[in-house]
Amino acid sequence: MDTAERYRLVARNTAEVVTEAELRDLLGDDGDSDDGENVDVDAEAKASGNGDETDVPTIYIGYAPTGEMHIAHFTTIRKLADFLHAGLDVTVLVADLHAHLDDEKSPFPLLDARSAYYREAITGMVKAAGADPEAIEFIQGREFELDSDYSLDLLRMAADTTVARVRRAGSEVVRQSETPNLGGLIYPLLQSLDVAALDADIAYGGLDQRGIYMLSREVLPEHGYDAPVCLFAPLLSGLSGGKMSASDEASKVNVTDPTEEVHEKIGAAYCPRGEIEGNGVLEYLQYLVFPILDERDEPFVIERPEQYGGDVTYGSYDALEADFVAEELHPQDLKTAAAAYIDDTVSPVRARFADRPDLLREAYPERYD
RNA sequence: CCGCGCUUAGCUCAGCCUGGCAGAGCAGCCGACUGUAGAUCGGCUUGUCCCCCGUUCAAAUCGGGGAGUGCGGACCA
Repeated sequence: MDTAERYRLVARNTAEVVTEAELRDLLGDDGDSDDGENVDVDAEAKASGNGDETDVPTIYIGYAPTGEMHIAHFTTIRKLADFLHAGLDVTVLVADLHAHLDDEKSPFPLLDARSAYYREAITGMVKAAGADPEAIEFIQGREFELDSDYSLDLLRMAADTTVARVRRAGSEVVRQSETPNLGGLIYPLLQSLDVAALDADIAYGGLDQRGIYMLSREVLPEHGYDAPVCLFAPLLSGLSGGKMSASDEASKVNVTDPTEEVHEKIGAAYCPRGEIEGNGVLEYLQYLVFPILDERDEPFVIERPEQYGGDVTYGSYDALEADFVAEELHPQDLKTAAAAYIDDTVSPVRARFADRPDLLREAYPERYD
């Protein structure tokens, strides 16, 4: 696979790359070893001891195990398949300490149970996206965030970072309050240090993470580490209009929602005729359903009464969007089909938990008792 | 350790001074209109007034005790 193709895969369906040049550099002919066309030469490089520029780039994403996983998580996890196919090393951090530091969104005693649930859910999503979960390195925050070197770096960073700076950095991620806890202020520094500790070349996350990773790019070099290349996923619109809110059930589909609920939520979704802006239903298709269909080489089929034009088949999201914008495709017909495909997409993950009800029960005892 | 504030619907809060049927906005739910949703219109629901004890014919309201939460003070060897 050539550099241009790798770049296309890595950057497609993202909101922003910081910076494109740096990413090209990273993916480019590092060492000009094009002749050995297989990307897996890193095994030799590592064996030979010199972890130099022939290393395969590592990309990482962190998930704080707080509430139940939803469709927005799934879209970012779907991208991991692209990264793997582009030959990147992929690390998934289950950021348990973050989940507690952010206003104690997860109670400390539940961190392990929720981490186990996240890991299982993520594994299921990676698999559903057509990639091999075994190829991903999972790590839990506590496994390295308590190391003495890490702690020392954290304290040294705390010494030269202002409260105003970390508040600004975390404003889109950390729960805001008039009386913020120290944990939420430490959070951006912790996350910055994660990049370094995990040896990640690329930090990947939703666009809401931008503030934090911009801080990382600023502060890591001052402490002897490389600034990460950043890759941001677009934030999905809420189904009830406006921004998606994880705490508003109607604004999102959870990966374990039953079929009936998926249909109800999509049916109730904000979806103005011909309008793309803020249209969650279309976004679900663009960022999740179509990439997975592409992977399987399957089309998107809409069954429609003859009265409204009969069945239609779309081979690409762009074609569907064009019809929708032209108002050749009515929201009602779109919704019915979308709900079925979304339900299909999510069903393998849901099935996993049907086999392991204990994971959800232990992670969210108050909801599943 | 000391002082002060706050706690009322899912959320933000009013009501407390001066005791008399527990309220508003937003959210939510249901209809109408749209071949979806939204917008709009019409309608509706929502309570351990933080807890306990007391005063009173009557307590969200007054008195005492307590809890939770937040703020401030004290200290500068």
